[in-house]
Order: sequence, then structure tokens, then C-alpha cells
Amino acid sequence: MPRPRSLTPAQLASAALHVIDHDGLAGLSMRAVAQQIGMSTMALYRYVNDRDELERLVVDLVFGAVDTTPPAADRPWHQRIEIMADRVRDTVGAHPGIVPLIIAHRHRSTHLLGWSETVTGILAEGGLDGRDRVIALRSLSAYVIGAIQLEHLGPLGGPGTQVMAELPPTEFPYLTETATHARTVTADEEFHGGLANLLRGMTAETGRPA
Amino acid sequence: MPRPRSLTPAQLASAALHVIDHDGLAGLSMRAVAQQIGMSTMALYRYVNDRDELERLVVDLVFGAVDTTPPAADRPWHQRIEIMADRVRDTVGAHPGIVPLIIAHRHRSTHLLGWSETVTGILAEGGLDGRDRVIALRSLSAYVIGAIQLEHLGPLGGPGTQVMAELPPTEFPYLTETATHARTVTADEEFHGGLANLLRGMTAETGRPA
DNA sequence: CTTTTAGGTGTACGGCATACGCTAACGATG
DNA sequence: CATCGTTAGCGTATGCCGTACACCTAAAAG
Repeated sequence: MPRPRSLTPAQLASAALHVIDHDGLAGLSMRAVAQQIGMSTMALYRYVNDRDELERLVVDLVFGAVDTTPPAADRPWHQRIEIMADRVRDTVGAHPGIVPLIIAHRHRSTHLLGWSETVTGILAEGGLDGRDRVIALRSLSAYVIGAIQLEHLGPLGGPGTQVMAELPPTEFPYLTETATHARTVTADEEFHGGLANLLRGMTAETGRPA
Repeated sequence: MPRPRSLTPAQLASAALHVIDHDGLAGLSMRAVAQQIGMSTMALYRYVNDRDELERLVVDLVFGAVDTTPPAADRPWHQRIEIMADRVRDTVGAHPGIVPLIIAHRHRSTHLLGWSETVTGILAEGGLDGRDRVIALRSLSAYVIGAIQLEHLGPLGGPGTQVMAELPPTEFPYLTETATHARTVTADEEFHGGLANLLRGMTAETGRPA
């Protein structure tokens, strides 16, 4: 009987995401989002308790676009994990500004739970059980989160590598040498190479062939 | 010839760290740090260009406490990597509030470069070269960063696991089952277990025995 | 001493999240 | 069709924040 809402949470999140994509995470403010929508700042508080909740909506919106259906079971399990990891990486890569938000709100996104469920299932089919599976899931999460951050906050080809290359070789012999090779490694190779290492280690643990 | 400085950068960073340890990262402000020191807010700007630089000082102070000397070479290389990882984890664990600062300022800390140099050297002694070593270093960094964040922003025994355990089992069969085992895994086991997986994978790659 | 330089302070501005109280739009009911 | 209860949306105000700027003054060099 009362006045109907003119906005869905998804529309609100979408407006906030648009602000982030356009002006970066630093540009995200209640005022900016309100302007993007064409409402007053305080109107947003009818949809959201505080800024934190708005950020959560954004994370949920982005993760909602991640496909959580299990990949075809005829591939080896480690390859299926790789597909799942790539799906997250690709989705986040389309909105790199939200990376810090993911870390803060990761555990409150229901869509991410769906992703975890699928991954856990694949791990189980790979022969991992009990405590080993707990550790496998957590270390996979840690790697994916860390690698995505590294990729977007300090990319391989970026200034960080440049700094490494220009260090005094006498004091940093290994780093300077490694930096020269770093230029030839793409972001894809880096992500997949590290993931392959982790999966190989989990494989070796169970004694199951890759 | 002019008036001498009454503060070292380290003292400034220490005051800021004290604020963070006491009131959390959200409590960190130029005003709060100035009050902690007993100076006016604007006095800080004689030592630091902006808040960002203050944060950088904090990260440098904390990482300065990380021992970067190579561990005794008579241990197997993967064990030496583990020691290096533990040093970072222990140091950050003493000041969990700075975790988000690490991510933002990681690449500008000279002490962290020293840590990377030592780790890279150990990887080299472990038989990793060229592009494999680049990937090994980056995946190690990704894992350590991600795992530390997971540990402090969403610990295993925390509400996240509780949520997982209470999910509808029909929809999340694997997650709910995994959650029951999660209670028995400590933070140490989780961190070392995942790291062991990663190192095993790197070992397998080179064909070198662990 | 005086001079010079930089350390330290006080004030002010614009931007932020958000508490609070008002107005008016709308669906349901008579 | 008239009325009413509910609540969407807005305007205002408060108290934070970082920091630009002008000022005063401590203290070292001459």
C-alpha cells in the first residue's frame, strides 16, 4: 500500500560499479552514486544501511556474473579447477577497480559460496578429503586472491619490475637477474604457471596422477 | 643552521603504528597521529608530504623488523623458503591492522626487496632458473599475500566457517561437509599446508627431490 | 647580538558519511 | 471519488577527514 520503490538493489549496485569503472575506487562516494542515478544522496539510504552495504552489493553484482556450473567432467580435475579460477580472474579483470572491495566483502557474497561449492566438489572428485580438502580450498582461495591483486595492483610489466631491474646488481644479484626474465612472462603465464604449481603439489600429496 | 628536527621518520611511523594497533586502521588519521605525538596536525607535514607517505613509513617500519638474512644453508631449500614465509607472516601477525596497507604500499618498501632477494636466491639454489624462477617468486608472493589476508580478514575458525557450516546441505553438500573438518585445522596448519603444496609443485616441476 | 632558515601552529576550506525531520506520492480502503 | 497510512525521496546540519596557507618563533651561523 505504500509508495513503491523505484530502484532495485542491482540497479543501485550497477550505478556504483559504473562510478568505479569510470573514476576508480577513490571516486566512489554516496554523492557520486546518487548523481549517477539522478537522486539525492540521502535517497540511497532507503536502499542501503551504509556505504559498506553498497560496496557489498557491488561485489555481489560482479560475482553474480561468474559462472559456477561445474565444467565438463571429462577433463582432468586440475584442469577443471583452472577453468574455475579463470572464470573469477576474467570477471574481476573486467572491473579491476573492485579488487580491494573483494577482499573486504568476499565472505559475505552468496555467489562466491556457489563458486566455492563447485570447486570443493571438483577437489573431492580429485581425491581430496577431510583436512586435506580444507587446506586445498583455502590455499586455492589464497592464491587466486593474491595473484589477482598482484596482477592488478603491481603488474609484472609495470614499474615494480622496472625498479627491480635497476637495483644495484652487487646488492641484489638474484633479483636483477630475475627481472630480465620477468619481461618475457605474460600475466596469463604467470597466473597459470603458479596455479599449476599449486595443483601439482596437491596432486603429489594424494599420490594421484595429474 | 636552522632549527633541528625533533622527530625521526621512524618515530613518526611508530606513532602511527601505535594508533593502528590501538584503534584499528580506521582510526588512523593525521589528527590522531599528531595527538599521539603531542604536536599539531600540520606539524606532521614537515616530515611527510601526505597521508600516503605516512602509510608507506608504517609499512617500512614493520617490514624493517623482518629478518632477511638467508637461513642456514644446510636445510633443504623448501624448508628455507618456509622460514622466510614464516618471518613475514609472524611480523604482520603482530600488527594485523596494517594488512591492507601492505597491499597498497608493498612495492615501495625497500625492506621487502631484501626479502625478495633472499627468497630468489634460495629458489635459485633449489634449481629454479629463468622464467620458472620468475613464476615461482610471483606465485610465492601471491600465496603469502593472499594467505595472510585470508587469515586476518576471514579466519578459519571465524564467522565465515560458521556460515558455511549452516548452509543448506542439499544445495551445498561439499561445503557443509568441508566446514566440519575446517574446525580441526589451525591457522598454522593451513598456512604451512598450502605453502607445502605450492613448494611441492615447484619441486615436481624441476624434477628435483624435496 | 642579528640574521636566516626551517620547525611548529591556527585557521579555514571543501569533501566525506550520515542522523534527523519534513513533504509528498502512492495503494488500499471506505 | 475522498481519505489515510506508509514510506520514498529530499534538504539541512553535524562532525569527521586531508591539507593549503599564512603566521610566529626557536635556534644555529655569522
